[in-house]
Amino acid sequence: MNQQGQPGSAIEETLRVVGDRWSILLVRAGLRGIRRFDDFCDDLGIARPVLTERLRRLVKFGIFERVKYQDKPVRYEYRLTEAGLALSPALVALVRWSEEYSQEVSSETTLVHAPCGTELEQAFWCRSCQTT
Amino acid sequence: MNQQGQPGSAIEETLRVVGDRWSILLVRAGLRGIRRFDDFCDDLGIARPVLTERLRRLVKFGIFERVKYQDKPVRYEYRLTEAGLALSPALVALVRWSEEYSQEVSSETTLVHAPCGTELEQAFWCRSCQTT
DNA sequence: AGACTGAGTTCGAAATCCGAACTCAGTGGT
DNA sequence: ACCACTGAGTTCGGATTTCGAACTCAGTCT
Repeated sequence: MNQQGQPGSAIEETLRVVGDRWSILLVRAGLRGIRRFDDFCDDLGIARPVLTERLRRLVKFGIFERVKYQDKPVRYEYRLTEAGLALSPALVALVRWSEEYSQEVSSETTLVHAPCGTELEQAFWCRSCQTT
Repeated sequence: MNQQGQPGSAIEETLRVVGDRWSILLVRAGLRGIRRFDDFCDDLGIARPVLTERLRRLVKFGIFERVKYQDKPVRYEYRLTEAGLALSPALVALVRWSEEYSQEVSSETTLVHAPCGTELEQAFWCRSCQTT
């Protein structure tokens, strides 16, 4: 127990939520459209018990929400909340950094729209209105 | 060791360097002017053996540099490199986020499409094709 | 000499993480 | 009815990481 220093100075506060090896990767997966337990699992190679615990925590802190998407066998999926989406500037900053300073790698990671080749951006999409 | 998924997509790359509970806090301490071993220790409340290991790693990845600042008894301190300083935009983004969203558990976080009231879902949107 | 500094290292105990196998409800095929 | 399969977890024992506290080592100060 060591929070003697200051009273959770903003970043400490944030990192207490999102500062472990997986949470940011989970948010990123969420931004890429991943929502289901097994998909997070496969995509990140995270151990199942850890994924369970991590998602629960992120839900508790309002970054993901657990949504029932089917009734027959009850099934839930995890969606980013507004707060979760709001982490993307930080992710972008990290990507920028790695592109500029991280030795090695850099493999093209931009998403591209297959039919036309344009770089994809993210937006909200309302299915019922068919608009953003 | 599990990096089966993809070949270190930018963020994974970055998080492999900076994605643990302490590294970002160390960078922040560095930005606040802290340079000496014991000061990092006191400021963050990090355990000494972990601090040793973490600083060594951050030096290896070019984020800090270990600089001799005295000869009599040889003493070293740790300074942020250019690459280390370049992480500050990411830190700022995290601070912004925590200022806006961090306070305690969420409450209502579902996004709704104002015009029609339907819950919004996330999708990729290609501006040039006007499709998902 | 004896106390003190600063940057570490060594130690065993405690918390986390891991992969693999298991559960549980419901579905679909034969 | 029987069996395989899905998806979201849980349970296990073992491996890894983290912890705090105490120790080291070179050199300085009084």
